[in-house]
Parts: sequence; structure tokens; C-alpha cells
Amino acid sequence: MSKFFENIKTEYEGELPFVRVRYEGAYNLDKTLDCGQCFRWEKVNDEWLGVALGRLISIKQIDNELIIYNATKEDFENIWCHYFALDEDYDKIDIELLENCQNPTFVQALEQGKGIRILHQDSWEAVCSFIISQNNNIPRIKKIIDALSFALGKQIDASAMENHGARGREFYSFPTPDAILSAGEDFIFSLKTGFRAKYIMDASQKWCDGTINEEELKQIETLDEALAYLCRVKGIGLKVASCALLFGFERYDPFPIDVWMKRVLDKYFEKDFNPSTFGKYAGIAQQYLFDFERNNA
DNA sequence: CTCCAGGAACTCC
DNA sequence: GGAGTTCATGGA
Repeated sequence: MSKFFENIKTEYEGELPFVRVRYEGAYNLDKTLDCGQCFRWEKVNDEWLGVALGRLISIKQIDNELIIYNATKEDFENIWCHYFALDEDYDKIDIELLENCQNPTFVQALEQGKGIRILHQDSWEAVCSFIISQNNNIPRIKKIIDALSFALGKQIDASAMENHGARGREFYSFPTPDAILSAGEDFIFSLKTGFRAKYIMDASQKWCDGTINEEELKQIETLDEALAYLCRVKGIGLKVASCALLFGFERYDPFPIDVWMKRVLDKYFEKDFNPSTFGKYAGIAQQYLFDFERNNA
């Protein structure tokens, strides 16, 4: 925990607990929650409302302050500080990236994308979400994830959040692998998952029977081994595995290459450019470039 | 109508 | 070990 966050206290709006956090350096909440790494955040007026790690919160940014509703000081310290990557020194990371790569487009992408953070999402949710993402577009990925959660997740009490965009709505956690497994492939297919239904089932199966073990995977050191471990699931290839590791397994070295990144690489980089040039924070460089291309194309 | 989306499996040679 | 095809779905 950064020393900077020592003075946080729980405040209340009626019954609703919230915290205010002043942060150091650059933080861009809008870009962070809208750069394609997560699919369950929705902007309601000036607040982002969403379910993550089984909880419903909303978060907004005002100048150098973040306000998180439906969260106590303990929630912030134990959960949200890390989830939102507020415990990470991005100034240091950016400097290292710029030392490793002076490509002019990358320099521009970093300048433009400053404040984007890689979230630390739930491992299973990341795996499942990026299986769904294949050959799909972001609005439809979100729809499918919502449908999955609505059908098979646990309902979350939203009564305290009525004044923060939750009035008259229902919220559900992301379903566990066993909930998906017991629902069966036909049911998963009926949620418009298409050819991905059998992939989601295989992942759920391997999670439940222990073929894939999150803790074991998190202890693998080399990127290639970790990628190969995840690729044992039918429907997980290099790209999905890279996204899952980057967004859900506490790694910054994966460099997912999708259709957008292919365009970036051949438009602005030399032919035989190797993303490992970026070093151990390659995944963060990738996110700057992804956001840059998506907003400038 | 065709083309495409944060791809991967499968089928050829 | 590449190159081409197929896989559901929905929006442009």
C-alpha cells in the first residue's frame, strides 16, 4: 500500500459508504475503463457503474481525486486499490518503456494514452471474456457477458446504489465455472455465444476438474510456459491467452496481437520489429498502442 | 448484398 | 509449417 493512501477514511452518503482517494501522477479513468480490457463498466452520467470481483460499485474522477461509492476504507485497501492499479508506479513504467523503444508512433501513443492503467481483473472472468471476444466486436461481447451473468451469476443487492444509476435495475456477478458447467452447452449456446459455446464449456470443465489451476498458473515464470498452459483449453490460442494473462493474471509481459495491433505494427514499425523490445512491461505498451489506433482510425 | 469484429480449429498441401 | 476455409451473430 502506498504511503500516499494512509489518510483514507470511510464517509457516508446516507447509508452508502464511499471513499475519496487522492492519487499521484497520471490517471485516466475514462480511458482505463473504455480501452477494451474490461466489459462490465458502464458510464452513467459522470460515474462508471459496474460489477467486478462480485461487488457493485461506482467510481468517478474529479481532478486529482477518485471517489468510489459502495466501498469502505477496508474495501479500498484490500480490493480496489489493486484492482484499479493505484498501487503501481506508472511514471517509472513509462520511463522504462521509453528507454526501450523510441519509435515515434509509440512515443505519441504513450503521450496520448498517459493515465491508462491495466486493471487487475478476476482470472476466470478474464479468461472467459476473452474466449467470447474472439472474432467478435466489443458491444456484442458486452451483451453476451451480461446475458451470461444475468442467467447464471448471483444477484447483488443494489438498493444502496439507487442514486448512482442502479434504480430499477438488477445486477449479477460473473458466473463461476461450475455454474456454467451445470447449465450445459445448449444453454450457453442459446445466449448467442455461437461457435464459442463449446470453448466456454471446455474452459469451465478444465477449471472444475483441476486441469487448469489458477494458483499453479500464477506461479509459472516464463511467458511461453504460461501461454502454453492456458492454450490447453480448446478455443484459447495465443491472442486470447495473452489477453487473459495480461488482464487477469498479474502479468505485464504478454503482448496480445489482434487485428488492430497487426495494423499498428505494420503501419508504424519496421518489418521485423519484435514486441519483446519493450521489455517486461510490453503489455502496457501494447495497451497504449491499441488505444491510439482505435481512437485515430 | 457483402464485409467485418480484441481468433482459433481444421483441412489441405 | 504455412495458406485458405469455416465457425454464429449482428451491425454497418
